[in-house]
Amino acid sequence: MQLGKGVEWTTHICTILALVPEKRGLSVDALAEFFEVPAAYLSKQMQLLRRAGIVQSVRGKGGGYRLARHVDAITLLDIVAAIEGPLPAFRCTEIRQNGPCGLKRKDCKRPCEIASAFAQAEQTYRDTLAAKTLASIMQEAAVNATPEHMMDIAKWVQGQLS
Amino acid sequence: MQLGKGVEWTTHICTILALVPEKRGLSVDALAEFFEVPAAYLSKQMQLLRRAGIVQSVRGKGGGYRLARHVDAITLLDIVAAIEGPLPAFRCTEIRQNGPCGLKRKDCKRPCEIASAFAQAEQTYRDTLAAKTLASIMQEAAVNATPEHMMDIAKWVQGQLS
DNA sequence: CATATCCGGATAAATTATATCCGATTAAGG
DNA sequence: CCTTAATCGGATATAATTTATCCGGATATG
Repeated sequence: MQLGKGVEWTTHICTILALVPEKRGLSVDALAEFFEVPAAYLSKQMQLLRRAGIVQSVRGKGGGYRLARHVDAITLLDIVAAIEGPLPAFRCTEIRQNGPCGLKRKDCKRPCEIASAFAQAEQTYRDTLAAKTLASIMQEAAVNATPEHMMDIAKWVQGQLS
Repeated sequence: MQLGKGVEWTTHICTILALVPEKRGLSVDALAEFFEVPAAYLSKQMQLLRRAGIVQSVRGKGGGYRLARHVDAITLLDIVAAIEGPLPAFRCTEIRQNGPCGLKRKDCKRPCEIASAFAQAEQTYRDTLAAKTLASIMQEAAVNATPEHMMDIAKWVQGQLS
């Protein structure tokens, strides 16, 4: 059970995009360089974020990506759902309907107890991620980081704005 | 982010193995037939359960698998860990150390705030699964199932014991 | 000794994750 | 109007993982 790399990449990237001024954007190439990840593949992940309404894209010269919502309104769950999709990790294939003692379809109105248990566990997982906003992550990071490092990042962002 | 089919299969199978009398076992072929899953592959999953100490195997004629512990002492987390392995779903590749503003190794003693947030969410997931024992699952199932269906299963198990 | 069963390794097929490329589109600026 | 820079979307390729099969070896039964 593994999350794709895109989740890690785009979460970090959102914390950088949060530093971009209104009406400006950062290009995929710039972001890929910042984290040393493959630009072409990152582009795909950013498109997923855009379709989920987490970031906005601006085409053409001087364009790029920026956050579509305030950092308070973006949670880790939003990002995971955008990149990984809405499917649950546990896939119930209804094997209780198989074999010599298989149940009939009509006797399966209630969800399988095993599937329910996993669904419940995944719900607690999602709840925890939903409680973590980009704002809260950045606040934690700001507390732990050195002022020099934060200034380095701010300067780099400024330098990328064409 | 998907769990393997083996998790679903082996969890259901454990609920069946719980009905097997002391010193007896059910063969992989019988279990595979019961749920209509591929026997050869199921055999691999059962070996994972055995290495995790969840089931015992008995070789030779009349052998098979049975639970190694009481149903109160087997949790869904035990099964997931056995089949999927102990790796966390979120893989932190430390991309904060990459690129023009990358941190030095020595400045990375604290875990990355993003990785921490995901680790925390996964912990709630595991905690929930750890609270679900095989006993509790079977009790729920017994409440919801018809007496006829439970008897069908009990009879099938009896019929398999050589 | 014949049979049934798990064990472990090798291998293959199917699916998913990762990654690249390119033509189309869009916008900025000379 | 033209060039440049940038995303978009589709097609494609590669790598990794999951799913699945097979077989020789070990082991226990009767």
